[in-house]
Amino acid sequence: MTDGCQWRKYGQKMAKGNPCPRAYYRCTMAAGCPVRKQVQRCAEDRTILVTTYEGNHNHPLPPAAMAMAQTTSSAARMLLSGSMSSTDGLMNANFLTRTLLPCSSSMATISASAPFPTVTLDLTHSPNPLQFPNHQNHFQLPFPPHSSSSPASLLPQIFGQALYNNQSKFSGLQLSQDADPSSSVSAATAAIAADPNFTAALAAAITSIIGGAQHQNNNANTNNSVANNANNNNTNGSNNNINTSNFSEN
DNA sequence: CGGCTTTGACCGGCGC
DNA sequence: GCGCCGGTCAAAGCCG
Repeated sequence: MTDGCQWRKYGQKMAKGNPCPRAYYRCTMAAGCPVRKQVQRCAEDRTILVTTYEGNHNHPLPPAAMAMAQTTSSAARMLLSGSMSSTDGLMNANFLTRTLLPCSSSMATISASAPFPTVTLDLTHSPNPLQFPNHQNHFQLPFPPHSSSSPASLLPQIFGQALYNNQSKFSGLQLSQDADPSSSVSAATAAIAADPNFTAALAAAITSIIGGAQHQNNNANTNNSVANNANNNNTNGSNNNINTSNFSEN
């Protein structure tokens, strides 16, 4: 996954309970940058990548990385502000998958697997805007297609603010583009259902997205930026040297 | 040759 | 104290 930063791998370990190794990366955009990230594939569905960021960048960020960071962080912040029972969380998780998946263009889920919030992006079928710049429906949803008030356009924005609000950690789930969408979705759903905190947070996030849609409509253009990064399969940061930054730490 | 990945060793925290 | 486990280090190898 390319998220805008240049990363250097410094370790890999087999995690207990997960057949897939966990890789450790450090930001190499600037000397002494303390930001690290962990990347691990989901044990239930290896097409899902779980990325955890920690620390603050100590250097300026390219615009693309800023967009990515904003996209992922704001969702996390929303998770922290919501509250809902696990039952409701499951219901909302189902709502989310039913709402987003039938479109088959893309999907984004948000959750907070305690103690750290988690953002899930399913962009399996979302076209790469770098390759298909004319595609605008990265987040097709059965909502009124108001460019800036639909949940689809909100998702990136929701992601886009938590990084600026002292989020201790941020995690992201991402599906590989070559993934089978149905299996990936089922695995993701299973993961959500298995973790009450996860579901509760997810539900809260979705509720916030929908309920707050009319209140947030100031940066619809981050949508494409997010899709850009999330769908960029470059493995060596060749995507314009973009940076992800402002991940805060405790 | 420089930068990166790989991979086994090492270290510290934690539970028993 | 001991073992397990997650995270980091660093040497070796790979690649452009």
